[in-house]
Amino acid sequence: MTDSNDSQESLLALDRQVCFALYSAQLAMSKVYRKLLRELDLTYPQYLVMLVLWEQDGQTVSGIGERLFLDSATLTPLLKRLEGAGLLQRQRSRQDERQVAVVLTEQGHKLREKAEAVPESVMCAAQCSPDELERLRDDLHNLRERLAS
Amino acid sequence: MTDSNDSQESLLALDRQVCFALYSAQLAMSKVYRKLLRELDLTYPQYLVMLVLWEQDGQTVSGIGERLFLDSATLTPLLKRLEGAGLLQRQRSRQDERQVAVVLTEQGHKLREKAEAVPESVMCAAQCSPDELERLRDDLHNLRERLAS
DNA sequence: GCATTTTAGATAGCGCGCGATTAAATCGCA
DNA sequence: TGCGATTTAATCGCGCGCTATCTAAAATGC
Repeated sequence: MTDSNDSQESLLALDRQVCFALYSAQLAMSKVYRKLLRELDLTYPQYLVMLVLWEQDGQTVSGIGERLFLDSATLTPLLKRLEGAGLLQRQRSRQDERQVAVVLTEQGHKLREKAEAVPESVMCAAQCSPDELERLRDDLHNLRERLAS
Repeated sequence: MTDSNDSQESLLALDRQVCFALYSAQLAMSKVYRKLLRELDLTYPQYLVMLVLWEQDGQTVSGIGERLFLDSATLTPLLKRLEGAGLLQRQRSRQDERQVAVVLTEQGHKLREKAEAVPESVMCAAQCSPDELERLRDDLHNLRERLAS
């Protein structure tokens, strides 16, 4: 036989790894969103930024970054694309010229209405009970916290 | 008040979303791996390919892809980098010239020893009981399956 | 037996995510 | 007050992950 039998016992076995399950679930999730968000002309990370801004408009780049666990190297070009799409404006703070406030445009606010339909479509695609999903969400928050410490 | 109070009730609320929990946990996981895998000179997706090949050597590109849920557009350049690093070779099958078999080199096989230490380090970083992790893994497999269908 | 269709892999281009560096503004403190 | 340290954002380069497209080889159909 090949080495495949041993491997099923090994800690290196692909299918036993939480991390691969996490990785591939995230890719699958991302595919579902890609399809849904095409109608809003957003990528998933862009959608996340919009969620943050719909919750609280006018945040700084680093403020958004803290919320999403992303840094300016990721956010700056992403925000520029959203600005290019007319959904927001980036404006340097006059008090502290280092900071850039990100402010939704009319169009950016308006997009929220379209976005309201997204979560339900995703939950539908997930085919899970709300309870299951909430438990999973809390487990994942927990895991993220521990991994980041 | 701002719109932030409403938002906590909304389905659009960031912190209520499973998908954001999934997304950010995956990023955190990836960061942990990046640090660990630096010693092996591998990225996380490269590490996954090596896991697949350690389980069963000589698979085709699409065989690896089915295992990892990735397609040739992602794998081809990744495999070329691994080939460039001397860990494997890509060779066209003589039976079916469309297929490319991916075969580990001596060095590729050898790297497995170093990799044996990785899973334990990750579990340590996760600070979870094996039971918790197994449950989470199964939930994620489940979710992936449902999302992909 | 030859055209059609299907399959395997490669290629180009785009948008993240991040490590590393740089530039500018502000802060802290002697 | 002056000047080094810190903070904030931007920039660059690289490796995914994907869509769309392409090429070549193999399978299919009549």
